[in-house]
Amino acid sequence: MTARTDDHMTIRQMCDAFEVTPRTLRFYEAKELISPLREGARRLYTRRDRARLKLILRGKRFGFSLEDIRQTLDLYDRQGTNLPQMEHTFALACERLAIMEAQRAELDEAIAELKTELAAGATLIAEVKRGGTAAA
Amino acid sequence: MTARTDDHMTIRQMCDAFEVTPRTLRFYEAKELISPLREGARRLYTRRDRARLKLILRGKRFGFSLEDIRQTLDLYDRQGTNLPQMEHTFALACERLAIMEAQRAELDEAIAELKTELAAGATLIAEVKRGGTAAA
DNA sequence: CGTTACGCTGACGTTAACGTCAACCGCCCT
DNA sequence: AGGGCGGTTGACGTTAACGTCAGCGTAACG
Repeated sequence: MTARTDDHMTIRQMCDAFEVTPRTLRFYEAKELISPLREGARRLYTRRDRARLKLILRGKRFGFSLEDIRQTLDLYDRQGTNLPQMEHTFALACERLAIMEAQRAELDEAIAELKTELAAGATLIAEVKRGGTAAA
Repeated sequence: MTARTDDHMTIRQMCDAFEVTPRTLRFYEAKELISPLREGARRLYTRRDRARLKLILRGKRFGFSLEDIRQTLDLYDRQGTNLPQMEHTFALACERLAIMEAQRAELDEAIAELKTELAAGATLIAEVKRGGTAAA
């Protein structure tokens, strides 16, 4: 029974939970995307690490690079007492939002096109099935 | 005046139109994503090539690999008189549609989260600006 | 008729994002 | 004491998606 002591998870528990390899987690750590605690040499992943990893994997699915993702991760856990820093972060987030909304618009368009194509395909298949190989 | 003879475009015209490099176009050709005509040795890109390139670039923005894209490009220009082939293509398109709709759902979620985060950030910035460094 | 510009074909280099492998450590079990 | 498991650190390999460079052809320009 691989229990989850307190709030921390081992690397293997993380791998099972997120379907990634240990190598991937260590790689992300090397790239400073996550920064788990240490119990001796072992890594211990906290709630924060899990939240970040979730965002990382999501970002990847949207086609962002790890570097892109790294820069936007800070948007989600502000530690800022620093005003100019906060404003910069805010501006960055706005840009990011604009990008994602544009992406959404394009995605909708692509989906619509594909649906059209699908409908045409279905019709065509039905015709072929009914009329054999004969074309009008 | 780089005219566009008939319907064909040179590689440079393509590059200017789509903001890609010649290398990229030749690379896509090597990967059999596009197949321009030849005038001697020179490549001539047709309307079909342009349509495909548009889909390719769009696919990339959604995070698909070129190989993924290559397989789905055939969905858009069917030449099928072959029924089993058509049905296979159809099935593939359905899967693709499901993936894209899932992606849209996730994108919507991500956008919502980011907006929440943005609102919180805006509030925080406003407070800091009003109250100085003092926290409640 | 030289040369400048565009295009073509290899061939090798590069970057991101990991995979793989070796060697090592600490812990638990028998 | 030995063995296995889980974890760690390098170090090198790999794949995708191009970039870059050399060498060649040819069409147009002055």
